[in-house]
Amino acid sequence: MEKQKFKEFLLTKDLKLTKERNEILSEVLDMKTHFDPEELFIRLKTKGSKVSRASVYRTIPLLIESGFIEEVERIDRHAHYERVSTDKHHDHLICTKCGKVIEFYSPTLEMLQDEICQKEDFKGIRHSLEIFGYCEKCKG
Amino acid sequence: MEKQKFKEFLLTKDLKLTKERNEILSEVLDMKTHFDPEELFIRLKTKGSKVSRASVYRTIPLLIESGFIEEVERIDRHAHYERVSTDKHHDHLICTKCGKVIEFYSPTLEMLQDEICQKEDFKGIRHSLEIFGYCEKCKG
DNA sequence: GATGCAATTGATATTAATTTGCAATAGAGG
DNA sequence: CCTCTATTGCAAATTAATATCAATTGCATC
Repeated sequence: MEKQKFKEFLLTKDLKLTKERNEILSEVLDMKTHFDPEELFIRLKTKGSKVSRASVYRTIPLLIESGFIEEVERIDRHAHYERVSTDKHHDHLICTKCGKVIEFYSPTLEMLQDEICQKEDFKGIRHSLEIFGYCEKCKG
Repeated sequence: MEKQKFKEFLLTKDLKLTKERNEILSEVLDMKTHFDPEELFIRLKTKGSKVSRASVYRTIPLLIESGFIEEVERIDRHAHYERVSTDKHHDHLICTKCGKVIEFYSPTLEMLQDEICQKEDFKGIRHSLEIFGYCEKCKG
């Protein structure tokens, strides 16, 4: 289970799965779309949690390092994260007019990563492709 | 010539090619690698320019809009830009250990953008692919 | 070259996101 | 229960970037 995975990760770093970190993880696991730290904090608050903003900010790097979330973009001076999908990696189409984000998966791209890395003598771990342009509504 | 291109762009927006904007453009054209606003500001300073940080920040969006530079990444909470190469678009391999950035160009990827956009009913303008991993020195 | 006026500038204050210092608290192991 | 760190919340600090504003400049027109 996810909780266990996080706990184990924390142990390897001599850290503890505290109530706060636990609450933050739960909330993140619930998150269906992209989110930013403030949003996460507000959600926790409204659910009655007492975690501080500082703890949210402090926990995010841990969640990234343990593979639960990743930073997907920077909009308007603040970071956005998303739950790393358990099933499949995906990339993003971003509408520069309305801000809409469309997710897509391309097997060709996945293969391409390996190909490029081999040519450049690089050990690729992950990638992020963002295609900017206009969505169906905005491309008018 | 580049200067002229920028001047024309500015004219379309009722803006002027001032000494400051001119100096900033020159410096940017000289830039061989990635840079951030502070770096750009320091370089201008050391060359005796009197431009203010504010002007640097104010000019960057103009240089982006006129196609001279583009934002390539966010490292450590601040934006990095690079000169848009006159010849060819490229993407990046980023070593997460030492920070080295390798540029590459993949025609397959360029075609892939069109393919993906068509499928998703999106009008793609540009893209940015970052592959994270370890460079030849760090992959040990 | 002087004049008028909007665009531009530098200096400084401001904002917003994120980080950090610190005293108080809480868990794990004895 | 006791000790020892890790952890927390709060508030202050930091940082990149933006906005304010009075003074200046560029340029078209006289």
